[in-house]
Amino acid sequence: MADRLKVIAEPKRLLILHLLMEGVQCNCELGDALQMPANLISHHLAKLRAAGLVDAERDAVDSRWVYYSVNRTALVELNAAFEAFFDPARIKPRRPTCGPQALIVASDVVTSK
Amino acid sequence: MADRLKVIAEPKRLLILHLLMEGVQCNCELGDALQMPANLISHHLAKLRAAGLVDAERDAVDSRWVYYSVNRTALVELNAAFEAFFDPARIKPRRPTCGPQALIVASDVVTSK
DNA sequence: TTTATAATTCAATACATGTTGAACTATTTT
DNA sequence: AAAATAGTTCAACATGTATTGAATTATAAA
Repeated sequence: MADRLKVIAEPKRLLILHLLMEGVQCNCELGDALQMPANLISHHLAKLRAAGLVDAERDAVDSRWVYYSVNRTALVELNAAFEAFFDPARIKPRRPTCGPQALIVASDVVTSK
Repeated sequence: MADRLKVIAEPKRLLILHLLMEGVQCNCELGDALQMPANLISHHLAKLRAAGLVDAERDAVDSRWVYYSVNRTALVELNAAFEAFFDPARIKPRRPTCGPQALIVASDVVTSK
């Protein structure tokens, strides 16, 4: 979970992901939009690909060009995992096991209040 | 968005958040559970508090003790923001503006296909 | 009043990683 | 065959931040 979050917790990568969702695709276009050198885009795209969030596909006519796209399945899975972990309903009430509160609770048990 | 994600993208902080959701509360208890020194726990808790995800409250009887808890409102808001940004429905179809594909699309427009 | 406790703050270090520039690969064009 | 293009890979550097240990604060107990 932390690994996946780290990948998307980087500002530039978030922007790249955003642009990919908007339909932007190739390295050069991302570079123009984000004012970043191509090699840096490559670096971030590699991380996004390693995380399975982004797919790459070469052009059928001119294979020098690579088109990137967001992996919809991975995004769905990410959403599910995030929602499961950060679900507010998971918050349990206080369970004092140390400090003065723990003693009070313990005495309640003893006196059967 | 990236700032908030960075805070929760740290493994130890994720664990702390998890334990807080389970009802664990004070620094010492977290330290025992995670095998970490108290000052490090403090450091991570400070980041979580700065992000508004965690609240702190001193014991009424013995104010040396501090009880931490997850801010439910912040968690709800975080969930909403995450879902909005990473919503798979946001993924738009390809919009080729460079590369051979762009030329093909352009010629389609010209020939009114 | 002295000692112990819970927690924080501070300075220094270690480590991870984003950034930079150059070299490199593969393909297409001239 | 040579030059150009899209993209990647590599090594060095810069930066942020988690970690460590010691010092500090504030309160409670002896």
